[in-house]
Amino acid sequence: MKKNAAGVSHNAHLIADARELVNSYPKVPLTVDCVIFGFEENKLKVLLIKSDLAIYEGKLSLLGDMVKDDEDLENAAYRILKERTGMNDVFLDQVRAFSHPARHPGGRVITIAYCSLLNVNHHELKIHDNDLHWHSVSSLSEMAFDHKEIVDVCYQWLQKRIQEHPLGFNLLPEKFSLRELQNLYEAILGISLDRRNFRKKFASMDLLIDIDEMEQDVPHRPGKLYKFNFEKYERNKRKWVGIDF
Amino acid sequence: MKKNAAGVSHNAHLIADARELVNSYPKVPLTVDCVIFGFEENKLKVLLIKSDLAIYEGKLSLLGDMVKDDEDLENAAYRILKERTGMNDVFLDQVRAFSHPARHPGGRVITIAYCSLLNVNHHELKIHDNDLHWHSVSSLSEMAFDHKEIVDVCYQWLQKRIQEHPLGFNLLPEKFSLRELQNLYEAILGISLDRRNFRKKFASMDLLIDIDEMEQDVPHRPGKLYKFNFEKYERNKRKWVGIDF
DNA sequence: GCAAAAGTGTTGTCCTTACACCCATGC
DNA sequence: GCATGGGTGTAAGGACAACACTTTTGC
Repeated sequence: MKKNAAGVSHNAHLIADARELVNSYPKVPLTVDCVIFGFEENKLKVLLIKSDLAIYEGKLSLLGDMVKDDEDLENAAYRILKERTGMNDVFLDQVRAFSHPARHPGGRVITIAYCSLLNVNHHELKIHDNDLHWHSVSSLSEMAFDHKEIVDVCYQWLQKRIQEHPLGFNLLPEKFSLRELQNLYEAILGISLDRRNFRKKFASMDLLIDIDEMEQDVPHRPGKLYKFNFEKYERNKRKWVGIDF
Repeated sequence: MKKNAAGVSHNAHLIADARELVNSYPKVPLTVDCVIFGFEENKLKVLLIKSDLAIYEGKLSLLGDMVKDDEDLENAAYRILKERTGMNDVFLDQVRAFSHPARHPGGRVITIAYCSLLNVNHHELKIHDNDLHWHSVSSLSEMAFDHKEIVDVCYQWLQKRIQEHPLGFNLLPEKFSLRELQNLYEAILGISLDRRNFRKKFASMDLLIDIDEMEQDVPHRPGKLYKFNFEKYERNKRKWVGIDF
């Protein structure tokens, strides 16, 4: 390292060097796409719009937009979600980047997919630009860009995640019955589960709070309602060790 | 969709529109950083260089470089690894993007981390630019940029991955003893495992091929050598279903 | 023969699975 | 009273954890 007397200006010089290096890098347009899963009528849904690109007219698209200068990817994801839906009390997880050079018809654009889960009823859609709507995941066909691939990857991500973390509770109302919970798991995992074993499983985890209320207005015997004990889960997050492949 | 007589030129027009849109996006310099784990002397190592940025003189850095125009992120990762180490027969997995606006002193640069595992002895380092060397993961302190954070995230990624997929075998020689395998798992997971149970576990998975050879030149009773049955693993990849959190 | 690690079984515990009946409610 | 789903227990099997002694080799 070249030492010189003026420490501060030396530092400034180093930063200028770094800046010059960065300026020599190719620059790429960057977008974020939000894959927002919801659960409604016992079906897993995903929040989509009609593509606003004429070339994809009529095709469905994820909620996405460019990343602004000096904007964190995560902030971009939250901003986009807010702009497009009015929602701001959700969490978003980065899934991965999609970078095929031909994925965008307008030239090279790299996108980072963010995934989120939320309760459809809890979050009314206030903005309906571009026909924003919940679309059943199972009946998705062609989409704009590589968005079908992105949804597929995020769906697999979700299937895995929901077995390791109680993300599913974000898809349910605050108060829910065990049947609703089981429906959710069955819908996402695409399997059916034994009711008694399912109940035992969650009972033994001791993460559900019995709030001493019952379902209302159901055409059959009402079930008990529970809340999820997020605090307890956070305290006791399991450190999984096992080898299985 | 506006129809017009000239289908092709209409399409060209749509592409021009898309191109215009993309051109309006801010552009960001993008890099890829490779986190290459290796295993040597019963320790988990990571491949590092000395940072070539003067401002980080003396600090350690990951193998990284800019992403070229029209280059897939994955291709960039493989290219960088090849350029820096001469290696080309490894696999790389995308871990995630790091996008803090101030993560690079030269201005905003987003990086995508790719992770890989390889057998230190199998891959001699032919290129030693910037003091390329294997560095113990456990004794890493400060690094250039946010590279310490990236290594930490990739290490956690590895710990999780190795419990679900037999990635660990990429870190071992083709022929290995059960002791070496166990050492690997213990080193990566940072726990100690019961020898008998460990052997039973792998025996019951039936993914090791007994090649009827013994260790040579060990100062104690030699152990049997095995190969990993990659084909069988690929055929029977487990579809894990379980809820545990 | 001694040091060092290889190799090997059993037992108890816990978790998972499979399975069937009665109960509460709305209509 | 009947249809619908809510709620519950048990037994068998499988996986996992804990644990100690004998064997083989190099020195």
